[in-house]
Amino acid sequence: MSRERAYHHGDLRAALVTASFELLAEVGLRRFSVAAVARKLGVSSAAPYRHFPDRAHLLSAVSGTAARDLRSAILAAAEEAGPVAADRLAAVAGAYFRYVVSTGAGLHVIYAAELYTVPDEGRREHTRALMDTVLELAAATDVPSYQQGVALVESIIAVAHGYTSLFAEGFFHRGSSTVDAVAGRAVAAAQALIRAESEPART
Amino acid sequence: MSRERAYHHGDLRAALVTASFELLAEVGLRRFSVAAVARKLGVSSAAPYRHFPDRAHLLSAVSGTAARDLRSAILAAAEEAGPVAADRLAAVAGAYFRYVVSTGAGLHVIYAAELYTVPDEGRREHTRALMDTVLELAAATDVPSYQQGVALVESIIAVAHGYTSLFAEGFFHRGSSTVDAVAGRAVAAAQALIRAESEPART
DNA sequence: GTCTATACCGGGATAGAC
DNA sequence: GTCTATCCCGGTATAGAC
Repeated sequence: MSRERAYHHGDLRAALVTASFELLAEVGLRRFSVAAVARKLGVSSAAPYRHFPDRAHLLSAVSGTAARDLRSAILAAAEEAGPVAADRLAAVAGAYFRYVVSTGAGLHVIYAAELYTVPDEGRREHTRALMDTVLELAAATDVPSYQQGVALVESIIAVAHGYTSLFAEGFFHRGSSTVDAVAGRAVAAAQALIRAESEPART
Repeated sequence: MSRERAYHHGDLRAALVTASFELLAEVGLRRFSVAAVARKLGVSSAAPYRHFPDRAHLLSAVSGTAARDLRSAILAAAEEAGPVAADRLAAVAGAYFRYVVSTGAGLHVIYAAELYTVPDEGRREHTRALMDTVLELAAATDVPSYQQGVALVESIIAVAHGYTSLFAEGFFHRGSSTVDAVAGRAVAAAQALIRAESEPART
């Protein structure tokens, strides 16, 4: 960095959240640190603590923002998928995959265990809204009961998260798969799960 | 610790690998450290470095052992599942889930990015054998081509890994799901993926 | 082969100046 | 509101004694 150290003039709190997303996308949650976020913005390592009491509260703000933005991305993908409920629900897997690949902020961040004790109502509302949205997309299919809708959503989230994790871990890089290609396979897997739910299992 | 500090009499190398599994199961890869493994065994923090040049080589040994044991668990589960190829393949998801829940050593450990540069032939043979075994289980189903077999295996691994990650992250604890229950749902999801592969998609 | 002790690094968090 | 400076902690890894 050749930039001179100077006061950050502007909304440092928002800038910290934005920079946190960039850092997560670059190095992942494992190597995320408040100090690195501060370095990224060219502010001192103490500055973030004026806006967040500790690391967990910064991550909580990131989690809430991620839940909100991910919900938007899912709604947009559902619209794009057309009128068929199964297609709209399957689109969740693709939207999730793309969002997490580009931001690094997946469910392991949004629902990180270290956040359970952080009483951030904003975050909790956004995460609730996110889950409600996905459950509504599932309810719009011909799934017979609420319980089965929950189980279906669970499996779709699992497969989307699985593809995302494997991709982040470098599992697909040897096969040189593109983001688009893997996103497509995640959607196809979700379609398969939805289809199986609506058809009798052969014994 | 009331235990006296004393020499570790025995195979410390093997003990380090075993203790590493215990630590992974307790705190996960995120908080895994060589120092903690040494503490667990009551040896000095320097002792591990007599047997492994660095942290990555210790993890590489863990990775190889995990790949070998996981392959055994998968073969056993396939046997238990009976003669139907689809059931045998679906059993992979359950075996994977149970193995990772009890050991903490899943694909994120076995194929950890930090191991790519560690030239450990033992590990590489075990990981190859693991993948080969799963691909063979897929080939035994009526999957039409090798490529589709790879894609099917990929989706099964993704869903199994997804359930495992979500479980480890505490996603299911609010619903107080047991390990057995979630393992069953992972197998059911794998069955759905296999079934979809062998049936024409409705457009 | 394991010990003690230590150098080094980096992150979390706080104190006090401006 | 941000700075500099500092403390504490814990992990990685090495040196040298036993």
